[in-house]
Amino acid sequence: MGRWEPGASGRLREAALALYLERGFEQTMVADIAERAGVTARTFFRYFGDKREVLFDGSSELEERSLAALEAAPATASALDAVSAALDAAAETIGDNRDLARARQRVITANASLRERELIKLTSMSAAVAGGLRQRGIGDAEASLAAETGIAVFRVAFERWVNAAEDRDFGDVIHETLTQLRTLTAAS
Amino acid sequence: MGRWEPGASGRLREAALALYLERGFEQTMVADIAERAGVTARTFFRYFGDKREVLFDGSSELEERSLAALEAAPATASALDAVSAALDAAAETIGDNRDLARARQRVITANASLRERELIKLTSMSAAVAGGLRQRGIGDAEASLAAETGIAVFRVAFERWVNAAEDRDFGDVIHETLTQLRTLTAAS
DNA sequence: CTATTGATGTCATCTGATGACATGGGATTG
DNA sequence: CAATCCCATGTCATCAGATGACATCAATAG
Repeated sequence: MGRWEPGASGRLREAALALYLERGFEQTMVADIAERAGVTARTFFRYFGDKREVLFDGSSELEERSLAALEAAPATASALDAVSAALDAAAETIGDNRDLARARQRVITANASLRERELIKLTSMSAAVAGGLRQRGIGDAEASLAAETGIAVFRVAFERWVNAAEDRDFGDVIHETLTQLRTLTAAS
Repeated sequence: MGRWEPGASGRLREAALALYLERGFEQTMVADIAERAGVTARTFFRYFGDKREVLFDGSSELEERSLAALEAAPATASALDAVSAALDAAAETIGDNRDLARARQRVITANASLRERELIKLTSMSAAVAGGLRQRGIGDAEASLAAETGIAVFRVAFERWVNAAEDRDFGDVIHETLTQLRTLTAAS
């Protein structure tokens, strides 16, 4: 391959997270990250579109797995049931390493522009889920509403799980949140 | 007051929206906006924190009015009812000029970084609504879930209203969406 | 051995953003 | 009326993020 140490993108990811944790996102310059990873800043931008994206690499994988679960749900499942299956898959993907999730989330929560990026990733996920629902024959309106609702549940559940004192299973927290949603909307 | 034509921030807002519509957001430089408004770029950044913020000025007013409606809701109202009242207020604030909303939305939808900014504004709104619900004695978990759900309804409803062929009342669309949500979550 | 390829470096440049300081017209005050 | 202050704005300098154009060099194919 190349003449340099392989795995540049991985090193950049690690270096970025470490530095963002040490000094904060804004206080970290791309040149610093690149230096720690043993490349130049120009190379950083070849791997990641911008300074924030380096923290959101896995999101496409998350989206793919969730979509796969959505498609695999039985045809008889309701819109919300299918969304629930997608959420389970998401939980399984993320739920393995809570420490990493927490570190990442600490960095993101501390910075507005990172929160922005996180939100748009979730929105992309929402759009994808809505598309998956439509392919299951669900109408446009119901599809987007169910997808948005699913994302809302995910957001709330993730925040609970990450900040929980005890070590809970992410999937359980999601189901609990979903149940709470049903209660909430049922009450008149 | 100053020695120059007053109303600089208003002129900057108008100039920005016009230019974003004409050439697109990224193709418009801050210096262009400033020039059209008769000030310098430095002045632009005195009024608006960044190039995107100029499109989101009214969001604080929207938040305030919605919060006021939330607080004004009867004490007996459920969490979702209170949220519904807040959404009504939001609809009333926005619903007057659909053309402006549509122009703004066209610009925002066309640009990823503007969509990011819009999302974080909605999240800020969500947090504020959750806070308002907590002040009504609703528990943390239920408050944030109800708020997030409300935002989801708002997003879906706004998108429908703005893109609708006919000229519908925004409040009506919101109620319709809310009803649909209840149906959705009720089905087992 | 030579050509090709692909990841990386180097250089130049643009734009967004921000701090420090200057300026001058209107408002205030004696 | 004149001295003075206030403050919105201008001017200047500088930095960091981002991107295009082109050079470079090791591995690998043929």
